[in-house]
Amino acid sequence: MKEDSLANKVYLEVRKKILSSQLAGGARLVESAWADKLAVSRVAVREAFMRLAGESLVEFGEKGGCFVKKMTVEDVRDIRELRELLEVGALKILFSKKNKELIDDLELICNDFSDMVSKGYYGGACEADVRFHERIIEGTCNSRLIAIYKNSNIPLFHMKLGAILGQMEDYLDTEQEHRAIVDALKANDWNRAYETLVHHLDRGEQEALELV
Amino acid sequence: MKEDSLANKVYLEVRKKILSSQLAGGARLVESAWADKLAVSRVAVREAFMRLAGESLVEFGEKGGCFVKKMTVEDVRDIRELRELLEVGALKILFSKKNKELIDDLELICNDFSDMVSKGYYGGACEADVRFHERIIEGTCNSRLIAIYKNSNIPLFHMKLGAILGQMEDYLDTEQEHRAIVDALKANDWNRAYETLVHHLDRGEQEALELV
DNA sequence: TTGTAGAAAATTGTATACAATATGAAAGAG
DNA sequence: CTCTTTCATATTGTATACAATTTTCTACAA
Repeated sequence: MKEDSLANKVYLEVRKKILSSQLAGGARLVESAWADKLAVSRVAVREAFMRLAGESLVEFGEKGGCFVKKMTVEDVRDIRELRELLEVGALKILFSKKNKELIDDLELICNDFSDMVSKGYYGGACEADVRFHERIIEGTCNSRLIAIYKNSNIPLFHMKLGAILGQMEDYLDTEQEHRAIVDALKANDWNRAYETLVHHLDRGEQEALELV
Repeated sequence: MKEDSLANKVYLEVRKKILSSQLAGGARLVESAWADKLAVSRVAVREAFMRLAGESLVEFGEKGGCFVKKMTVEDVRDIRELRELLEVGALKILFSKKNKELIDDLELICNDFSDMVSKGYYGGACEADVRFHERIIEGTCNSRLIAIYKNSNIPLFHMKLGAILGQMEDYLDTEQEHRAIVDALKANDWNRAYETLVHHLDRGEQEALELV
């Protein structure tokens, strides 16, 4: 499938809409509607749906039909647990192979975050938050781990959250916790990094649960 | 997509062949060839390929064409690292919520393993080995974690390995290590469980590297 | 009102056709 | 002999057509 194939175009378009929650969980995706909307044939749409099914972003009903996957309360729990598992594991790997460049990056991201919060750019701050966590995962240089993290609907679940929450206090907590993690990494203090990260993620779950 | 759709049939068939390494990494998958072979139209085959692409079992070339994903030396490293991360994380979760039924299951699997090794059923023993690790993951009751583990090509990579290796000593090591993990779980001895699991997985990587 | 049967519309699953592109083999130039 | 060029073949990307199935609507009876 070439990068500019129509199936790919549909795939990217629908995917974006799902990940940004413009398409709610449970929503039915009708082939012909999307085919008309994007001016392509239904086969391209079907192919896109199949690929999304492979990524577990949609699922097919027993009697046919394609539906956006629902996010249940259990999903929130499972995602948080998985996220903790992946991020703690990644952090552990970072401790075993220290990397100055990585630490510099993380500090830069922390600064960006602070800057944007202080100027009231909460959307941008939220992006920096996502990037902080992604950078930790990327620091492992483990392409499979990175792929899994990115495919776990974690980042965007995160975004969705950030788009809604605007309370100042949460941003301050986030800022402090991020910096504490970086400091602990620099000081080679595994326990503090670990405790902070777990607490940070738990807080995220609390906030997420209020939305479901 | 209905369970008995042709696209699903093709998907299952090709998937099985990839996972059991009957289709080597890098092999080109020609649509018309599979369409003829399974007596379906090319669209069904394309849909199956798209879904497999979503699962990262195949990939599309820049100039078109569908290829089975390759397993490089780095992949082996990454998989081992990811596996350690997932299994260690799962084990940690098991320590936090003890479950008698799970422990019984693990012991049963250990017994099955021993039985089969002693009778020379090395293939069966290998299956028990896989099941042991899967059971640990399943013990977390985290459906997303379970899905990721099963989709990481880990189990079958494992199988491929087991199909080739037949040395008695490896099976004895495996047996001892599995039992040590269960014992440590029963005794609530996290450190021993952790150390044993990591060592167990490292050994697996050593063996795997000899094959690439 | 409620429920049900049946018709009509919508939707999906599948095959085929065809144009566009990629691949590979043969022919010719250096 | 090796490297291009050219052309035939193979393969993919896309659209359309149509049968099968599901869903929705309507009319009618209990």
